[in-house]
Amino acid sequence: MEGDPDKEGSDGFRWDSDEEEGPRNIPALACLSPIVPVGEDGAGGGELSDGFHWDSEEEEDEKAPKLPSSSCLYSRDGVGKAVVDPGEASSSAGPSNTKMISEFVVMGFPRERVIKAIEENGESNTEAILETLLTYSALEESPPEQKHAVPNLSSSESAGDIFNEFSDVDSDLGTEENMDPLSEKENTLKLLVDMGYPIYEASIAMDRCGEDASIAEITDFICAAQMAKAADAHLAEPTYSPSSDEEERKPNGICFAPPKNNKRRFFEEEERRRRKREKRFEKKVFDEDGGVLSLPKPMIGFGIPSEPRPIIRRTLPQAAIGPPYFYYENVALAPKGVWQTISSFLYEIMPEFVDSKFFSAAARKRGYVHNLPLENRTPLLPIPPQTIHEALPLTKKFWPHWDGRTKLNCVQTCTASAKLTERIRKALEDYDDEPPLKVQKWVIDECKKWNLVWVGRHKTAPLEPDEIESLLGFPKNHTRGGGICRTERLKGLGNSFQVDTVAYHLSVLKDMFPNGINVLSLFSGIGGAEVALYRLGIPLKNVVSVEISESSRNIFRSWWESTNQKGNLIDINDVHLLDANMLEKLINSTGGFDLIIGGSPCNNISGSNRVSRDGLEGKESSLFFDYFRILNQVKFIMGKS
DNA sequence: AAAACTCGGATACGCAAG
DNA sequence: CTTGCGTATCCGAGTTTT
Repeated sequence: MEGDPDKEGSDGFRWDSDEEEGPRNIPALACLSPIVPVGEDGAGGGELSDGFHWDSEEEEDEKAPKLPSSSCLYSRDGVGKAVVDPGEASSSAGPSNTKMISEFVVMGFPRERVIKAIEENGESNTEAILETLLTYSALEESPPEQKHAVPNLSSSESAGDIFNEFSDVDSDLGTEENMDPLSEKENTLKLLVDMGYPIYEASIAMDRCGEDASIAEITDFICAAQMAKAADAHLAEPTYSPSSDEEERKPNGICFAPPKNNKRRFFEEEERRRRKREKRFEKKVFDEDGGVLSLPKPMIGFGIPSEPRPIIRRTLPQAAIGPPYFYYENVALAPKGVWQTISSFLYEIMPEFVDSKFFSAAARKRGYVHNLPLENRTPLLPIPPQTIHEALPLTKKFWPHWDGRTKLNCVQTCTASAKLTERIRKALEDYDDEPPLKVQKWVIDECKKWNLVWVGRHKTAPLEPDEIESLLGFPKNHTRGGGICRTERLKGLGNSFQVDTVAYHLSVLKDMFPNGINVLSLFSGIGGAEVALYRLGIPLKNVVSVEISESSRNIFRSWWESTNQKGNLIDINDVHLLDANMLEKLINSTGGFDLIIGGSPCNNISGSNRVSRDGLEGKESSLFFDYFRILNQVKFIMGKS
């Protein structure tokens, strides 16, 4: 079972390299600087890796005046001079962009710091601003100011895993001018960071080496860990056995289970194919260019029902391990760097990218970051129709042979105009069944673009809401009636989970929670997560659901009532209401959450958006940081008790 | 307020050629 | 292995009409 030491691969999917950055779990509920991707295995470092290098830099080129590279804490060559000056620089002349300030303030950062960070980084470099703010919190242990009460971190000695790494750090809530002098540990940490070590690695190393370890011991430890990681990087061999040093592995280590077949030839064949596949995946998921994301092909995540069994195993970082379980979703084809940022905020867990075309008759490419086990998944039954013709039998009769689609494209919130289907009809009416190739091509292009189906001779149509309901795995009429107009139905559906896909991932919870679970559901929409759990037969005890759309809340609640749920549904209309205070009350009254699930708004991330595809900092999509915040707050509060 | 309509970009992939 | 070009995809936004 022992793999070749030099090939042993726990992290087939590393996307960062030997200079990973990515501290996490900082008491302030804020964490860390996102990973700085650099060259692979030290070899590809080259010119690309000089200096700070992630996507924000490219943005600067276009949108912002050039900023000095020192604006970034973790520069590669400049080796992490903390540019943050924790002193009291008076900042009366704040940036003009008050909107930006308030956005950061809403995220929980103190106003003064926001202003300072903006001054340091320039208004347009939001990534760097965020990083600076997080670094303030990391290095100064002053948690972002909460609008309401926040758990008292000074008692974090007893906190759960999430804060253990910094557990001896006192924090003085909200009083910036009243900062305690740095403790010895903090000083050491700061020193290591100044020396250029990633804060995350430094803090882990300090924990491992013990209280009174010397700097030399700690740096030795970090070097050893980095070498181990470099060795891992050579992996490409699927053989991996969990071993005693498992903890030392890259936290996001994911590996392939060893093949069981003993026949040499088959084994070798399998091996070759696997290596190839793995290499491709490894190389491409996040490349050194600052998060260019390339998705696994086929996009089957860590396994789909039609495969005999998942071929992937992974080890999660300690801090990511539940309770609670968490599950975060968003569109797979996000702009550069987005998934990398998401992942770096969520314990560097590799997103599971899945196209729901493997679960239904319609595509839906999504990434899921979660800490659920991967073994023993079971699909929702009955297996839904897998082709357009099975899903929409009435279309078969009119489907021209030259339209070769068997799967629909992604269901979106917008739908084709009647004008378009009219143009299509007219274009086809001039011919019999065999229009010229040019016309065929145009029609098919439009059909694909707008997900049209054939409902009559020469007649195409967009999907009806009830058809979308079943494609997405919802019960018929889930979104119908009760005062919900068609537009709202389509919008709610377009923004939803594909239930079968999510249920497949969540199915592992069934045996763990035979008596039901408590769910914190963020950005619930029309209740895809709950429908999935319900259809899996997992009783819902308490569901706290946050959803801003009134229509969606109504849809969800009427489903809840019509399915005679035994548990309690608490719905909240704004995620910002869910502060530490409220969470603590909810946790006390429910006994804690078993699952925190949600997909934050994608509209600033989705490829369909031509107007405001601003990435994670977009107006709506930045709510991801609330998912992150709430996850950490819940972990903290639950860890306390 | 809901429906209808117009607008049209970032990203990645496959392929051929250097 | 890299570069350039054509192609396919996409949980949308903004404005006008009903």
